[in-house]
This record gives sequence, C-alpha cells and structure tokens, in this order.
Amino acid sequence: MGDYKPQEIEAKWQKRWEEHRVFETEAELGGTAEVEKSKPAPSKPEDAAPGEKKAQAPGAKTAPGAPGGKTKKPKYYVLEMLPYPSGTMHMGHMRNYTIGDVVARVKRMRGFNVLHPMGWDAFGLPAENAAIKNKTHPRTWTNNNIAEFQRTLRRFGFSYDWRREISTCEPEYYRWNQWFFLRMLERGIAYKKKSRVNWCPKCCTVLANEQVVNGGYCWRHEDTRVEAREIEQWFLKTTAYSEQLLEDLKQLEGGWPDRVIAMQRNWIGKSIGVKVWFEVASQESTAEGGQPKSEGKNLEDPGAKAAPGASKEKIEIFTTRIDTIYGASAIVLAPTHPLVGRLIAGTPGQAAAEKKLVEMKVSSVKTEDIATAEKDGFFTGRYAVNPFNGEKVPIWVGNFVLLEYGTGAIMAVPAHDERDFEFAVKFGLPVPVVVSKEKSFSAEGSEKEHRGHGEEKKTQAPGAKPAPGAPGGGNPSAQAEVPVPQRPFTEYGVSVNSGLYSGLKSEDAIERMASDAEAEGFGKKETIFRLRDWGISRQRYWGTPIPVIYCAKDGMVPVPDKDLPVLLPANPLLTGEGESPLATDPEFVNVKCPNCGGPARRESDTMDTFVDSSWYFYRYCDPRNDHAPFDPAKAAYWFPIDQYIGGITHAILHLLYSRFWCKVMRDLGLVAHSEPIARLFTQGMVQKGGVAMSKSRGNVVGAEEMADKYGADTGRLYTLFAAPPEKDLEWSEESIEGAWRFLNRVYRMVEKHWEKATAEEKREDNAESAEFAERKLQGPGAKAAPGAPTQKERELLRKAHQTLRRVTQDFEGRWHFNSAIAQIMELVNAIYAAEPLEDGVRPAVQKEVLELVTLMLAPMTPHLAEELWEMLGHKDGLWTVAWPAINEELAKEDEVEIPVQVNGKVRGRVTMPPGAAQDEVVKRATADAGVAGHLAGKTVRKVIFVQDKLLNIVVS
RNA sequence: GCCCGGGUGGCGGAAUGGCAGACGCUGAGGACUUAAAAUCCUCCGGGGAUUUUUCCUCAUGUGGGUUCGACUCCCACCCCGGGCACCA
Repeated sequence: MGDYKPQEIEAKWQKRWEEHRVFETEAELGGTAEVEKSKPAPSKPEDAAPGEKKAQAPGAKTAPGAPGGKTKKPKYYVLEMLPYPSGTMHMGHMRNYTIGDVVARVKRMRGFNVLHPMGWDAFGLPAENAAIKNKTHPRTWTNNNIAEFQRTLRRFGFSYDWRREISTCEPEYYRWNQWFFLRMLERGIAYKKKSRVNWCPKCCTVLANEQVVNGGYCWRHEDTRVEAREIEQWFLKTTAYSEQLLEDLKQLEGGWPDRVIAMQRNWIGKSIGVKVWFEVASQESTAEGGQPKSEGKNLEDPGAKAAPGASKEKIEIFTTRIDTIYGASAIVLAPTHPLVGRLIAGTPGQAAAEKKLVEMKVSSVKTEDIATAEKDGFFTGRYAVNPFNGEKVPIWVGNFVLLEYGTGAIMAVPAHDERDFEFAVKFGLPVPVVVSKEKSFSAEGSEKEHRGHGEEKKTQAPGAKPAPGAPGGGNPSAQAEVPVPQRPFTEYGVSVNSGLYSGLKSEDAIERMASDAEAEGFGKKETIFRLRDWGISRQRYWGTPIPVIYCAKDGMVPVPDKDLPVLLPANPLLTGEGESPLATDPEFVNVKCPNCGGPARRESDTMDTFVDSSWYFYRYCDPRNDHAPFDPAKAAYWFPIDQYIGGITHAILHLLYSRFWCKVMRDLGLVAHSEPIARLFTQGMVQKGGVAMSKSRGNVVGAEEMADKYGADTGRLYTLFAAPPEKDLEWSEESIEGAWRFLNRVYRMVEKHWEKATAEEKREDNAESAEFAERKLQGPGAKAAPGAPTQKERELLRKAHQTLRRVTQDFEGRWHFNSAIAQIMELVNAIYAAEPLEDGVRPAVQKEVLELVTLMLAPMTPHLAEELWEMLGHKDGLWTVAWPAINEELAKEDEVEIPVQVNGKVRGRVTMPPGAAQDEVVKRATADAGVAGHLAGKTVRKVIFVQDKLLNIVVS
C-alpha cells in the first residue's frame, strides 16, 4: 500500500515504452526497414542522437519496420506544429502537445498505424541574437535549447516516434530547402527583383509583408517601426498559385475551421474587374480651357491632334465597378507612381507639386498613419480622357492610392465609393450620380442621350469650393438636377447618366461595359489578387544559404545539385549590425564559377525560416533520406496529414506557405495531392490573468515546474479538463489541485481492490489477463460471471458502459475532452458510492469496472493508466490493449424516468421500462397526483410524446 | 467600417430542440483526528410559500418571432474578444 507517486510511475513507464518501441510506426511499405537503417541526426553535441539508444532493447518486440513487415492497419498522421526551441516549454506548448497526444493514443488503441513525429524549427533570429549577446555559436545555443525542450517533452510522455526527429538547422535538412529552391529557380517560381522592402532596424533584416504587424511594426519587436528600403531580393512566386490557393480552400471546408479559411480567402483577396487605359491629354489641350470633347468612344483628343509629336501617355487604372465610370471625376495616382514626375514636368505648379510629392512620399512610409491618415492629395495640372465619353478628367495624386495594389492608379467615383467620396468632399470634386437604387429614377436620368452634356448633371460636393482641377468649375451654369448625395451609394443598382448603358442593372452594365472596353481596345478584363510574392531573402547568418553564385562572366549561376548542400561557414563573425554576416566572410563568398571556373561570388542571403516549416511534415515520412527530400511512395502512404494541431497565430502565414509548397511539389511530380492537411484544429491560448502568457508580462507558468509539483499526468488532465480545447484556457492553481485530487482518488480506488480482485479471480480463471485483452478486441459480451448478476453489479456495469459510450463519442467526434473527463469522474463517484464493493459485487465485475476506468483514462493520463493496469494483474502493457467495445446490452437502462409536463412545465415524473408506449405513459402520468391536479377541469388539446424522454400534455 | 468568434451561478464550464447549471473549483456544514493536513459524506443560481418532506415563481446579454416546448432555430439590437482594413 502506498501513495500515488507520479514522478516514479512516470519515469518507469516512459522507460518501458521506449524499450518496447511502443510509439514507432509500423512499416508503411513492404521490404526494407524504414528508418532504422539510416544515420541518426548528426551534429548533436551533447544529446545522444535519436534512433541510437533503442537499437537492441531487451525484450523489444519485433522491430516495427522489420523487412517484409508491411502493416495492414490503416494509417493516421497526427501532427502538432513544429516548435521553435526557445528554451523552456510553457503551458501553451504543453496544451498543444497534450491534445495531439490524446488523439494519437486514441487512434493507436483504435487500431491505426499512427505517425506522430516531433522536430525543431531550429533556424531563426533568436539563436543569432543570443549568440551575439553570449558570444557563443547559434548552433550551440539552439542545440542546448533543443536538448532541454526535448527532455521536457519526454517527461510528459508524449508518444512521439523519436526516430523521425528532425532539426531544420542541420545540413541534412536544409540541403533540401536548397534543392527545392533550385527546382523553383528552373521553373521561374524563384526569382530576384529589386524591391522596396520592410526593414526592421532591430532585426537588421528584411521582413515579409506578413511579418509587418499592427500597421507598420515588426512582428517580433512590436514597439519597433518598420522602415522602407530598396534592396535586391529573392522571391517565390506565390502569386502564380493565387487562383489555386483560393480555389482549393473549398477542399478544406469541413476539415478546417471556417475562420481560418475566411482569413486565407481574405488574405488572397481576389478582385474581378477591368483595367482601363485613360489617355493623358496634352498640356496644350489643358491650356485650351478643357472643353471636353463629346464624340463618344472616338478618343482622339483635339489637343493631341494639335501636337502630333507629343507622346501619348496612358494611365492604367483598375476597377471592379466599371459601371460607374461615367461618374469618374478624377484619376488618382499613388504618390510613388512612375508617371507622376513626367506629368507634373512643365506645368505651372510644378515646383509646388514636387514639394508636396516629397512630403507625401515621406509620410506614406510611416505606415502607422495610413489607416487613420486624412485624405491628402494635389492636382497635377493635367487631364486624362475618359475613354467612354471623351470627357476630360483631372489627374490627381492621392495618399490613399497604393502603388502595390492593382495598377497604382484609380478612377475616383465619389458618388459610389466611400473613399472617393471623402476625397471629393475634401477637395471639392464633383459628385455625379451614375447608379440609382430605383429603376424609375434611372429612366428619367437616361433620357438625355447626348453624353457630352453629362457634366451638367454634376453637382459640387456639399460645401466645397470648386477645385482647380474640377471640370465643373469651368461651367458656371452647372445646376443640380440630381440631388447632392449625402452618402455614397456603393451597392449595385441601375445605371443612370451613363450614355448607352443607362437603365442597365449594375451587373449587366459591368458585363457590357467591360466587353465594349475590350472590343474598343481601351480596356481588359482582369482579375487581381491582394496576395503578393513571398520575399524569402534574409540578410542573416542562421538560415539556409541561397544556392546561387554570381560570376562576372556567366552572370547568375545556380549551384549544381551535386554541390549541395551549400554549408554555412562554421565560425561566422556575428555582430548583429551592418551587412549580412555571410557577405563579410571571404571564405564563404569567394568561390569558383561552376560554369567557367573563374572567380565568382556566392549569394550571401539566407532563406526565411518559413521555408523550413513549409514542407517539414513531408520529411517526417522519410527523415534520413540522403538522395531526395523524401520518397514519394512514403509520402503517398502518409499524406495528407489527417490531423494538424496548432495555434491560430499561424492561420495565414505558415499554412498558406505550406499549401503553396505542396502545389509546387505536385507540379514537380513529388506528390499527387494538392492540399497537405486534411484537417486542422486550432487550440486556444493558455492565459493567466486574462492575458496570454508571455515573458514580457512575467506570467509564464513553465511546464517543467508543473511536472515537478504534480507530475505529467495531472498537468495533462488539467489542461484537458479546464476548458474545451478550442477555447482559451485561464490558468488556475485551484483547478489543477482538483485534477490532482481526482487522480489520487482513482489510484486509491484501484489500490483498494486490486489485490483481492486479482487473487480471487485467479482461482476462478487464471487465464483472465490474456483473455480480457482478447475480449476487448472482439467487441461486446463481457465475460459472464457465473451465476446471475446482482442488482448492484448491473448498476455498476451499466454506468460503466454508458460512460464508455459517451467517452468514446467525445474522443472520436467532438473532442470534448472536458466532458469526457467529467463522465469518468461521475463513474468514479458512482463506484465510491457503491462501497463497500465486496458487498454484492464479485471480483470479476469489480475488475471489469476498474479496467474500464483505466482504459478510458489511458489516452489522457497514460502513465497512471499503465500503472493501474499492472496493478490489476496484467503482465502485458496497456499499450497492447485495444480501446474497449461498448456493451450495449449492459448499458441499457432497466427503467427510465420520464418527466411529465403540462403546458410545457414539469409537473411530475413517471418511471417506466424503456420503450414504453405513449398510452401506458399517459395512463401512469394522469394517475400522478401532481399531474392530475393541473389537468383537473381542463380540456386536453394535444399530447406530445418522445419515447423514453418526455411527455407533454397541452391543455386549455 | 467589413469579416469571424463569444455572452449560462461566486469561478472554469455542461446541455445543439425535450427536466438549464452535469463535472470540477471556491465556500459552508458534518464525520474521522488530541489537533491540523489528507480523506470521506452533505449542502451550495435569485425570490417567495412551508415547521419539515415539499411546492410555486423568476432566471442562459436585451427585445421580438417560430414551436406543444428555445441556452439551442430565425430577426433586430447591446456588450466583449479576435482578424482584416484607404484593396480600387
């Protein structure tokens, strides 16, 4: 007799699991041993490499990957997101891995060949920064952290196949990043371009757009504003897959949380519209006084004719609402638009415009302001011609137009766009209405066929003075036939004041006008995406070197496959400032050209670490392959991932890049599928004091300290019980005490009965142990104890099997681990309530009930469950036992209590055998005094009867 | 502004059309103990009636609706959290 000592129990079973290689996958393909034969992960300074120590454990079962041992089990791939080994493991990690581990263990008990691997997202800035600070090597820092993190993971008994461990900073891994890069380079998916980039002065490196958060701050340093710089960068053409990335989201519906799909869709940002070219009117024409020409779609501008030598600039705009083009009262260019300089050259206001432009360019860098900034802009002094009606519209520059999106130029339609309306109000541009909500109005408006007079309908924005560029200003007789809108009307309606198109519904107008624009040669239907290409260049040391060489003679030359991997130099000079550390290392940089053998220079950028995590889950299928990233046959067996589990923080970046990578691999012929992850689960955060745990807030609870205090099983149980897994979890010391008490209560319960139960049972049946396990696999039919069961036995067995039914459901379907635990607690309470068990419950039944409790707890508190299983007299580990089958016969109720309602209020209860017919229930119910009282003197209108559930008598 | 979540006792939460508050925490009381801890047992949403057993009534953010019956479904609104945001 002793107490529950989690530390002892946990160490004992972890050792045994390892000896018996319990968590290793079975061979997915016939033939060779899969993982063992290959080399262990190299260059781990202290930690013994995985795969070594279990070579010949005494009493080990046949190696799962033994030759010819192809498994017949169905596969199941469950994966938690690759951790960055930042040192200590906190409760957020712990919760993530606990959920995954329960799933993995349940699936194993249900007869699946489970792949449940773990590895390290080992490249990245913190290692480099720590190395600079502590004057160590990033590899040393990283590997120390990995060792620490791994020790903690093992302490929690997570059921990983450690043979498959990978670390992305090892050349054996990152050489395949380089290999993929070269394949992408061959296909034009990887390319280099000069671009304005986000520069974090703290990281001293370039950030991806996605890494810029909160409107202009570094995602790592939320207090540091990102600056803009122009640098040559490597990009991966994610935009080549925009349409597929969007389209294939449909495949994920049902398997992924709706909000993640929504966020991805939002991020990709598809817009269907039209590009339209507006010709720029010559300056002479502008000087003429700007009387617009009204020859319909003949675009020849008189000014342009008058000066045939003048170049005809065209401004390309993009719009999703071409139906509003008759309401365009300006063209607005981004301040950084390349045409701006040429347009203002030679205009009277050139000097002022240039000054203004500089101001706007500076302020637009401060992205923080953009969201809240007031609309700003200026008139260039030039006009463009609306190709639909030949009308001249002023060309403006506006701070709200982004060069990066669309064409960097828009047509401003104030009457039908919020943003344009705001701009027009501020600068006094006209607000011509060209879409009406009502049909009758449109008929009226479309009567004037001479489009050239469209401007007569234009009205000044309320309270605004005519702007210099407002054509309405040149027409003093303009009068408001159409009321000045107070708000822009942005919905679809019916076109008005739109020439030939007046009277059309917006949908039809868009279609017709787009087609006409194409036919006339001044427009093109176009779909644009918000998604940008993925900038992967980083000017840092601790990442994958980009395998490219620059030769004075041959230009850019890819590193040949045979020369991979391009290794990181062993001893970099890390300062954290200035140029990339690789660029200043002559041994790394100076290289012979692979083509001509002449002197050349190596690329010194390294890759974004999101590259590492975009395909790592394929490597787990074949982690030691040294001639390919993985064997396609193995990936075909394991993929797609059946269940991926991680934080919502990766809803966009990591998952989008992973989806992109998969499609590239598909096009390379490596995989046949288009989506790598069939099901995604995003667990909630662990909070303390209502906020996420973080070092800066100082509210972190370490996994290690919790294991010290209560043991791993209590920690696991607590995180599962305290909240449903998708919701945030508020850390509570009191609640964890509750979990601890419960496990002690279970332990005491089993301890009290095991000795007697097993001893007596041996007399009855000394082959019980083996047979029990066998029976579990065969399904229902608890071994009938000789003689008729007692009432107490029936009740206990019923409760046990009912619990099993609910717990099975909670594990399989909804992942309501908290209510599964609540059910088991109820069962344990029922067993306590039935004490003394000796009184009326035979040992075999005692044992059956206790075994069910143990088996149901096994996925959640595996160490304790193993210990209890052993206490209950089993020689073979619990890991050999299948999930128990529900015995519906035993679970069935003898009688049910049916609430009886009168007019929907419970007025009594009757106890009936299950399946009792309505007549009988009504008969019994009306005999009930409480019910009868409410029926007296009333007429029964209706009787609602739900078998075994409820009776409702409606009276009046 | 747009798009997602969410709102139930002192607290975490359960119930997805059928007895609201399972299970746990906290709190109160009792048993055991010289005592404490641990353990075991009982009670614990508000209001009211009743000596007690018990009964009535209100209650799942607010207001409507559908239904014999609504935490659950529908409409409108309020509040909280998250994501996106001059996206043309």
